Amino acid sequence: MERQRPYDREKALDAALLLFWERGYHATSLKDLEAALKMKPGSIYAAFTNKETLFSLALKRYFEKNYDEFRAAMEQASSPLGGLADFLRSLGTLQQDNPKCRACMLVKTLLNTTAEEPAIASQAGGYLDQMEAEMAAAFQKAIDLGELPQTANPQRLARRFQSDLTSLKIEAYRGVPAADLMNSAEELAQELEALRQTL
Amino acid sequence: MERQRPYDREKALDAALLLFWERGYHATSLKDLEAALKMKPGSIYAAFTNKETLFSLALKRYFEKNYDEFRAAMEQASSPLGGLADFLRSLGTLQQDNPKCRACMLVKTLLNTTAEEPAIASQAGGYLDQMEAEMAAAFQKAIDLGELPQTANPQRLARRFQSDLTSLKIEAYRGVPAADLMNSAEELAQELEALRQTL
DNA sequence: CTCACGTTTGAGTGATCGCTCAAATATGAT
DNA sequence: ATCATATTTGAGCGATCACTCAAACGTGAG
Repeated sequence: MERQRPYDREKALDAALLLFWERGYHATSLKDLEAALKMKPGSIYAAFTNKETLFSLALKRYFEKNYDEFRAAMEQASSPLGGLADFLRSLGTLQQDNPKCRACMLVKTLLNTTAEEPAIASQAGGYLDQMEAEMAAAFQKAIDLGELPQTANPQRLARRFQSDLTSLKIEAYRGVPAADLMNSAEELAQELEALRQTL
Repeated sequence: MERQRPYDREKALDAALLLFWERGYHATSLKDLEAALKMKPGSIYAAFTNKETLFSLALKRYFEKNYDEFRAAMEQASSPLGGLADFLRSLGTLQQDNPKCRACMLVKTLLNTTAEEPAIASQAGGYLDQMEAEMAAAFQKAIDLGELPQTANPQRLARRFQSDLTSLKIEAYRGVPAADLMNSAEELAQELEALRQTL
């Protein structure tokens, strides 16, 4: 009998992430995970304690990737408001290339685990809060730079922004035509830029 | 041994609806359903064929209730735009009374069943489309009555409206304070009414 | 009352669930 | 080479899953 070489923790977590993202917590079985991670049950439990912990780690990884991606997009943007608008626009195109990357795993998890795994749900909720805080910070930056009026409410704008992201991802998830998705994204981006204060 | 009197199909479906709504398709077991419907497994299968069919019927029931509720709200409103705005406002209050009525079952189902039960997911998607069409009709009415400019796009407005509803329901689901929820709803309602065309 | 019919019953089906652990195997120090 | 240690292996655990069906039971016609 062959023996698998020691597992690569990052690769294993990425595989778990993809599977959990697509199928959700309850619909993903250990059998599925064994195949995806190319690990036997014993190894999985030695490495990740149990299914719930593995999911929790995968969710954390998902959050960190999204968080970093957002921060990177904001940093390389020419202006905060432009960066936020472009971030919306990017969701209009990215979808069809990667059929697996659909719908926000945080929202999906939140809706799927509240009743039975409250710990996971509150973890997802916490990550959503952190994303929102980061978005609010970007809006605050836009205000400080004079792109938005001083009276603008960054928290409120951030909440709306995240809700727009969620809606776009759900549209993509439902498989709307690529052109429609791009229109929706462009429309939201323009609404955002319309708030720009002419100095 | 006692024998249960013949089941009441509507009550049974309502009980199934509540349970499926709260826990989702995969996390709801036949044991749970037996308890909630007060029916033994044999009766459940005689009446509803199998778990998936039962879920499908419950989902249909959910949709019809929401659809009817929306139509009723529009009919008794003094104006289409005002009715739409008040519908948003109503989500700001209704939540804490009924702790079970949280998050849209259609969205929840869509996100939870795409990978494994595509038939159910597309059923949910179809219902979402029907809701959106009904909302677009309300916006069209507002245009026809001169509340909104002729150039307004009812489909676009409907999509935004539904996305706002979804966001509010998710906020409620996450358990934000009642006052915050009401603020969010009021804010969205006012944004909508700000579109009103002064004749 | 009697009995045929249709519904309800609930123990039990095989399959699959998350998970365990003693045995097998690789690795590193000597 | 040899052995101590660390890791992987995979058959199999009890529990639970969705689901079945022969027997028990209520109901209504005669």
